[in-house]
Amino acid sequence: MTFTKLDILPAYKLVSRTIEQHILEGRLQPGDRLPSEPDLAAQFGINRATVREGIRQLEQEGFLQRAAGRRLFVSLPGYNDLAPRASRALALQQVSFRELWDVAVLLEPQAARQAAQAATDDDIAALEESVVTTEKAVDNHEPFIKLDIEFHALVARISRNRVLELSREPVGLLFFPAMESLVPHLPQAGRRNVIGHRKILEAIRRHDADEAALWMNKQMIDFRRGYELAGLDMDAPVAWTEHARSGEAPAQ
Amino acid sequence: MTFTKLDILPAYKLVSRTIEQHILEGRLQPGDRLPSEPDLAAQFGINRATVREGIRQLEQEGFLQRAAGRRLFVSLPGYNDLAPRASRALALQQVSFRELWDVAVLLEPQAARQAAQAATDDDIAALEESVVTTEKAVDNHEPFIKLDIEFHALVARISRNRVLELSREPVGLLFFPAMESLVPHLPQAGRRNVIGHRKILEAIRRHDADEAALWMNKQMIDFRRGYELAGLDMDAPVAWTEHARSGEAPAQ
DNA sequence: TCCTGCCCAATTGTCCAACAATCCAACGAT
DNA sequence: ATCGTTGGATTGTTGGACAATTGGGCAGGA
Repeated sequence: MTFTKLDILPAYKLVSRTIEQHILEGRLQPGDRLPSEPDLAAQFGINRATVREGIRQLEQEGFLQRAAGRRLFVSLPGYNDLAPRASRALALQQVSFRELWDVAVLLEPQAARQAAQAATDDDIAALEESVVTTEKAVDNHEPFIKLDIEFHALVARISRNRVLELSREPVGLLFFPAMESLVPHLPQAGRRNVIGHRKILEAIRRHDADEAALWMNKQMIDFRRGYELAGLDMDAPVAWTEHARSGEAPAQ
Repeated sequence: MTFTKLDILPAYKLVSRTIEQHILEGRLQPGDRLPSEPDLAAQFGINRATVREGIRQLEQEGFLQRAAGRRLFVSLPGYNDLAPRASRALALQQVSFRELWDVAVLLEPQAARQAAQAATDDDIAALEESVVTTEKAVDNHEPFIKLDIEFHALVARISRNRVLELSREPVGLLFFPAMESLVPHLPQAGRRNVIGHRKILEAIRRHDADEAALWMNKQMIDFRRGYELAGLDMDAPVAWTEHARSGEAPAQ
């Protein structure tokens, strides 16, 4: 007969797992404040340093938030803090632009399609503002990659499909910065980009789902074409840029 | 005039950030062993307890691995440890089956398509084994959801598109367990499921990309139809199951 | 009334010096 | 060759201490 590998867990991992359980099962609601560290240590019957090590894991995962001098409080981990990590993991795996494009060309048009169906007046106003800002930036020859990322993230949010939003964000954080490297080669890139944004915006404004998806698809193909025209290797690993780090999680 | 909020970082966060930088910039390669905790504390000029708190964050993120009594060593964070977290975040946001389906129906057929193009003989053998195992389980009225998840994950891996693989995994971890709730309503579900698997396998074996995508698409539509036939509400939040926790990260 | 400065209690951040538990490799005994 | 044992290296955990930060209360002055 055989024995299954039994996992001995350090105390600090038990701490994080226990608290996590409480949160997942609803005994600890978001916004609740935890006992102080000395209290926790007393309740668990372990040392305060051990408690602190356990708390670090939950803190990073977004289950707990803290500020120096104030009590810990519970919060739900948003996908906001997950996307940058996923992007970084992909970059470390040295994924190619082709791999990114194959997925982006699926997700982005679908986001546009659902956005056209679900958009409210407020949504359209926000999109309008984004496009106008980007137009100005392009006119002034300012960097617009970050604005491009925001536009696509905005469309995804408007789609009201949080799975889609989560799925495309790591891709977007790597995909659009990859375009940055070809702007020097193609001076018209910014112009073409913003024209595409406006086409998509107008389609969404008319709630024309097919048209929105179509234009988003065109934009993706345009991106790919630009990449090839610039003579870049689509099978080369994409670079990790600092754009991806920017996404900070609102406290919610 | 105004001042921007300046962020004072605790020492333990500086520790994790510093080591992370070293890894990202390649000064620390995967497999390298870190200095011992006392050494690190001495080099940073801080206390060992503080070092340990910083290490916890990297440890959880997958940058560092450790075992009691042995030195820390560097490893790249695989997306393996990211997917369960993403799934849990989605579940906590109470996403609906419809949202999941809308994304799955995009990604899964594309995974099948690329798998058909890229599959090697070994890949096909692995798929064959998976299908056979599932067939036996269904014949014996054993649970097959976990096998189903594995099949789809396997197809995605064979696609050789790591972006696709990462994108679909959180969806899969929530989507397929959601089917579990309808098995009692639809006794034929397992049978239909495994027949679909075999169709997909045969298409991949022939490297027929269109056919593989087509059958995968059919399977998705079949899933959705089953969900509706069972009288379940597609807009109700999907439940969090323990299947998602199962994915453990191999040391790579 | 409102602002200011001050003190105080609570809480987290960091430090120090140990000891226990675990792992590994080497050595030796049967 | 297999099995105890030993010792060194490293992590896991402990206790107690102090500094830094926060928030609130409270008195004094404009």
